[in-house]
Amino acid sequence: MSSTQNKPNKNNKVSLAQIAKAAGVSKMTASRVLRDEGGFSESTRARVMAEIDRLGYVPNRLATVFAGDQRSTFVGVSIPELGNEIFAQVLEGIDRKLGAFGHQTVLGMTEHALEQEEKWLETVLSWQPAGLIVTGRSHTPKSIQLLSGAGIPLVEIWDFNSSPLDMSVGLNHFDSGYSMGRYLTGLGYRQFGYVGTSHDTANAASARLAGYAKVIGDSGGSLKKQLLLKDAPGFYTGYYGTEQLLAANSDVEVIYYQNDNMAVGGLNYCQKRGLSIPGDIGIAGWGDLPIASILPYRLTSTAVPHLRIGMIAAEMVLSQINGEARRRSQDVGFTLIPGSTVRSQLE
Amino acid sequence: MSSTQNKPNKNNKVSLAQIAKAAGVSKMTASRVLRDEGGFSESTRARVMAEIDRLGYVPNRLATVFAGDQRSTFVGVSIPELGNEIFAQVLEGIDRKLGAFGHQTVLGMTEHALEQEEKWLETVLSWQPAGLIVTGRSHTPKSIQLLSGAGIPLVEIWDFNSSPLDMSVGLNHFDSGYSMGRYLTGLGYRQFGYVGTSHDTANAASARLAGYAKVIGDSGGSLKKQLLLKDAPGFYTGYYGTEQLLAANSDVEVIYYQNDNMAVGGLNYCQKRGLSIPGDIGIAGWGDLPIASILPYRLTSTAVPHLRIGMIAAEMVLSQINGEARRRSQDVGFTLIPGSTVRSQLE
DNA sequence: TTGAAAGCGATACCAC
DNA sequence: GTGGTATCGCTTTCAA
Repeated sequence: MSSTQNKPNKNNKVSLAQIAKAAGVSKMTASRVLRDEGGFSESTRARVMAEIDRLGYVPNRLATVFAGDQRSTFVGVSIPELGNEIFAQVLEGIDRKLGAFGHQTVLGMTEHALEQEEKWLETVLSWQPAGLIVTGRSHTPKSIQLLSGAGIPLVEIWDFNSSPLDMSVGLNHFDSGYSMGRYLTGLGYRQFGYVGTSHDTANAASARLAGYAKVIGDSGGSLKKQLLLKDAPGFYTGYYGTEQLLAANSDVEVIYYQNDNMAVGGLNYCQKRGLSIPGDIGIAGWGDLPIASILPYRLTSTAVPHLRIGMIAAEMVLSQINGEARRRSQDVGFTLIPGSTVRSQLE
Repeated sequence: MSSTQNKPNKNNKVSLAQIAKAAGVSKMTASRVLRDEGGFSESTRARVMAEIDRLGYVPNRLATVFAGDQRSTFVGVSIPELGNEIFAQVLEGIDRKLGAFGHQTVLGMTEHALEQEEKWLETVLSWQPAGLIVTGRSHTPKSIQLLSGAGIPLVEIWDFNSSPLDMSVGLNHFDSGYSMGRYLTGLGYRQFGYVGTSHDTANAASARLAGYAKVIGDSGGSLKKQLLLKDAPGFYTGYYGTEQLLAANSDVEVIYYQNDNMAVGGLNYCQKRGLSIPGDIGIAGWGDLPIASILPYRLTSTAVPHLRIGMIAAEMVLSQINGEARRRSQDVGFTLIPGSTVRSQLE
């Protein structure tokens, strides 16, 4: 039984060959019609299209990619977690842009574990993706090897990286923590606290903490306590983290949080305790998250273009796929928001 | 040039044939070692593995699937939006479970548009996914045709559906809106408001609104205003939606929101305006979202197991793939949370 | 405008 | 234990 057969394949799925047979043309002609490649008559086209409709043909893109030795239209995207709305937004930015250009996001949740990233990478690469977007700049040696050898567009996001493996878009988290620390020391604060969550690996949040700690040390202040909770960085974690921190360090004057949601949790804890803000204690968050827009006061924070990071990353991958010139690395920066949850002037 | 060649392919990627050649065995033997299938000596195994490592071989799963005429390990997952943390959590539940069993999530954001779902479906099906999880129970005719003909496990989530196309897990949103409405009418409320967001299509939120409206009508109350904003259902939308609603309907006694985040936005607007809660106005949300855990009072709401819906959906797909018995449809239910942002007794 | 044949990278099947 | 050969569904290439 040779080329132009009409028996169904093992999956009982309609194949191009069956379409061709039914339309009375060769596989090649049917293939040309399908790709609208030209080189066929209108009547042929009509016949083939009719059969496609009638038989409910769904092309097997696996075979297409395979035959052409091309890449798929997949783009692998790894992010640490979805529960964290910051990353959900970054992902939304990526998928919106990718989807608009006919690409599909293959998701990889690493849960902040480099080994999980490595495992995911191996799998996703075996599907011949057209590009890769990964969160963070640190990877296992094996991951780096895979990433470098893949020969496809790669963007490392979130942490800005001036010498990326391929491309990068993000911001300097150390600087962002440093700038908040400097702002707060400038207001006369001396006794500092930090509440965040801990993960196995060096990550962006710990870079912010490092910058914060650095400027505090340099200016003669004291970072009384850095609390790293083993929990998701959300409202409630901020709430009970603040409770813990204040229970043991009642002299802390201001607390910096891993993000705004945790800060709002802390804020509410303080209010419940009857502490005045910023009179008794200062509160600073990070990320300028949606919740900040409805508080009765402006939360001291750092604004970051989450969605934009995702969109830019997707654009970088897409333009690289299309062989256009691209920017290797882009720093989207950050904006410190003074707010009213810390002192407004030097005391 | 026959079977055991060693020239690199067009993508400059290492193939099994090259590994085999380098190790001095046939492709088949190399393939067996790779799959740890048995039927080779330890020394052969060692030689092949060494070459795999040395050459940095990454298998081409496209070819594997193709050759075996199997399905891929992809599972297509469509959700309306990621910015909405409810769906982000559902997706997290799905991907965690799927990832643990060696499957990959191929994302599809439909932005609440049925046509976008249809377009995505066509694409994702061409990649021979092992299963499909889609949000919602309404689809275009073409989508239904594709879904029915796909011959792979399919779960419709979010809206519980007693006669799904294949399988379903979710809850009855109409009932959930009805139960809240009944609770509120039972407390003596008569003038009702609703604040949500609008989307083109019939969706779960509008089913809740319908249930709410139904019970209000039946009990002789009045749904003064149902405000459907063209915006994402977040904190700020709830805030300004409440402002709009109250400006035109000052006699409304209680407002039901599309979700807790919007309710908290409304709550903050009321507080800013100096309205007492629940004295001057009652507030009810939906979803029991994280923010509710840190408020100084319990938000009246409806608790729903978001993450669990995702996990169950993934489990349904997985067990179906593995040919195990499965449940066709599962109603995860909901729990009304009385809270303290509405009257506590009949007035 | 059309078609026949070769081949993409792996696996199934059968022979040795 | 090991290897040859056919094959998956499609595109590339070349010829008509």
